[in-house]
Amino acid sequence: MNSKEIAKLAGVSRSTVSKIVNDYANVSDKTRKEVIEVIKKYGYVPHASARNLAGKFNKMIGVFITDVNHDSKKLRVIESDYFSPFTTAAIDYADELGYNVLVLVIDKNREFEKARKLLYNKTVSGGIFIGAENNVQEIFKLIKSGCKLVIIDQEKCKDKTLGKHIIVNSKNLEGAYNATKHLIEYGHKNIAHICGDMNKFSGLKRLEGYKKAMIEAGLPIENECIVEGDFTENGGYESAKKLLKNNKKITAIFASSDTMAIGAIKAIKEMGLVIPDNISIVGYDDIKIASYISPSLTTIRVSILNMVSIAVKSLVDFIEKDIKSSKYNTVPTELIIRESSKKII
Amino acid sequence: MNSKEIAKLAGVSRSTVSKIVNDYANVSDKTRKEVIEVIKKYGYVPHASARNLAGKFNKMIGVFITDVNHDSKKLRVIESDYFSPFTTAAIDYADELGYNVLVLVIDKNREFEKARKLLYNKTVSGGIFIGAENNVQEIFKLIKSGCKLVIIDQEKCKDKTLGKHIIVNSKNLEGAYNATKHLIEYGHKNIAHICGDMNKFSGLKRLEGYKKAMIEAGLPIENECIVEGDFTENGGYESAKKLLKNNKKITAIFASSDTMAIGAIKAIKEMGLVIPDNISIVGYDDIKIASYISPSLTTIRVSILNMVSIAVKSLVDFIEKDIKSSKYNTVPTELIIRESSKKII
DNA sequence: CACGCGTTCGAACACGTGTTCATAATATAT
DNA sequence: ATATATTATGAACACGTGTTCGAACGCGTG
Repeated sequence: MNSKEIAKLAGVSRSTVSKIVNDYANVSDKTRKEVIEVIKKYGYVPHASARNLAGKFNKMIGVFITDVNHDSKKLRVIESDYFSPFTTAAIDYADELGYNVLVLVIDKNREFEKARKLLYNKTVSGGIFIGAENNVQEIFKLIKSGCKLVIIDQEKCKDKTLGKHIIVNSKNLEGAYNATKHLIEYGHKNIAHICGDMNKFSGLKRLEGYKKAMIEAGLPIENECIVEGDFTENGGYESAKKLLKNNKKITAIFASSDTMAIGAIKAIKEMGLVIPDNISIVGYDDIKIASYISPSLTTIRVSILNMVSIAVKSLVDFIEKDIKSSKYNTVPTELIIRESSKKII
Repeated sequence: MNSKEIAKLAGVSRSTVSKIVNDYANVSDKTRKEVIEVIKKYGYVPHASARNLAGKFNKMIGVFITDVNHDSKKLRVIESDYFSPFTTAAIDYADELGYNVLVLVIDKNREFEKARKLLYNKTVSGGIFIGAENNVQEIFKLIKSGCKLVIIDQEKCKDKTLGKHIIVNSKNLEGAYNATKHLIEYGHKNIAHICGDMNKFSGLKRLEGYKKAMIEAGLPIENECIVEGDFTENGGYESAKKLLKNNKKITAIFASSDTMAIGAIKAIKEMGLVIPDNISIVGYDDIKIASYISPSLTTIRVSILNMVSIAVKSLVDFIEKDIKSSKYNTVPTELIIRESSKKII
């Protein structure tokens, strides 16, 4: 069933059908009604590709998730805590604006190349990259070649020759600062930090936030109190073991992600210590499990809804109306106090 | 950049470019190499819509999730436990076969109509429906009109006039039977059941499994021991309260989903009872939180990986090679024993 | 040289739509 | 009755590709 057949069946011309489908003027109410009747009767829907080809851009955006720790033979587990709400929210907001979402996971086995293809072959009219620290250079190339992109959690680019793009960040430094400050206000002095990947923007900024709070409070920043846990549960586990084995004075840990905090909790329990009586712990992200785990986790909530809403809306603006220049947005964080942190008496 | 320009730049004809892009014979190695060089240099990627329009079907499938309990203003929380691994796995498997995935969430606000459009306008070449009990009739219409679809957790259709389609189920009855039997083997006699939506296939089958195990063990099936909890956390919470208020003898509960079990656990704790000392509880699904919650939840694991793998592979077969007749698959379940169930002494 | 074969060309059509435009038919106002 | 505005037509072109086919080209072989 195509517009030609509909035109024939309705006894009008193809251009009239087109006008009706695309809501144009210069069609009498009578004709409009009659044609719509036929369209409904035969369940006619304009062919998406033909439409796209004929000039109308695709109402489809890509959500590109980089998942470095993913082994394609097993189902993602911890990683999906971030992925899931983000993607779900993106689908929701995109839908509100009449857009569809194509989700692509990029990992070691699935190369970045696929994202490029989807953008170049116009399957999607734009895309949102999340967790793409390792592909920044590739993304910049895409931007330079005119792709309409949003990057989540990425440092502002100083290169003025880079084309128009959109960046959405959460206030990583501020969040980490508040997490550490919370522990300081609870009377802790020996506060360790399990940090994330140092080649990731968020990992770096959160470390900075930790340091800032420590310095402000006049507390020493000791190298042996900072361990890198690469944002995985196992990384958190190993880091906590290392920290507590070497340093008996530690009374609190700030982990750069809830996932690592959960690993750390496991390690701490195994070592016979009690949370929060012996050790307080604060995470980051407020993933779902944070409130279900025992003890429930004090953490920094990143408003994914907020970030995604901004990301999708700006992207659609970019696609439909273009933007004058690059945009840089930040969204605030919030300290969520639960059972895993406790005042030192 | 299109094939015409590439042809010009490489000094060949457009048909030669096409042959190379589509891996056809009758092209000398020399020409092939030279043209590929130019293609790479200019980053040419054939326009997806043009290609699709010219006959080649789209390598894109839709994953349609029905989420009845979703309020579009808030982020899905509990619901995404099922959604997330399913979608992630679908993306993985589809990717392995060279397919992209378009995810659509259907709820009260987002009508089924959108799925129909995506199928009819050929945005996707086929689709997988999950949790679509309320839209079965609509789905059947799609199948009758020639759409290539997979339905997850849906009763086999007896209507022979229905077109070719694929159904993938987990063994709901068997799983529920094993869950109940597990409690019986642990010495429980007063076993209550919090069941899911009765208009959902899985809800019905799991209730049947519960009944079968009870009957087999010679235990009475009492109406006041069966409460409907509509698959939500709150439903589980309310159901448990109702059950335990009315019936003091109950020592075990089998909930038709982990989500409801989690709600029930909350209710039980609030009533001052201890799990598993006073009450044993078994869930269904083995969602991620089941192993993190305290006490960790005994449950029936549904191998989503397995189901999705079958769903995606059969769908791609259906799209590319067609199938002779409808297919009906079932995948086994597995009892995962954790802390929430205990032997009666 | 003649022949055959693999290679390449170039033109043409198809896919289904959007868009434009001169023209024609019809309705409305003067 | 005439002028004007509205509505509809049908043809034409564009979008970028796949596909097909007769013709031509270049090469080596007999």
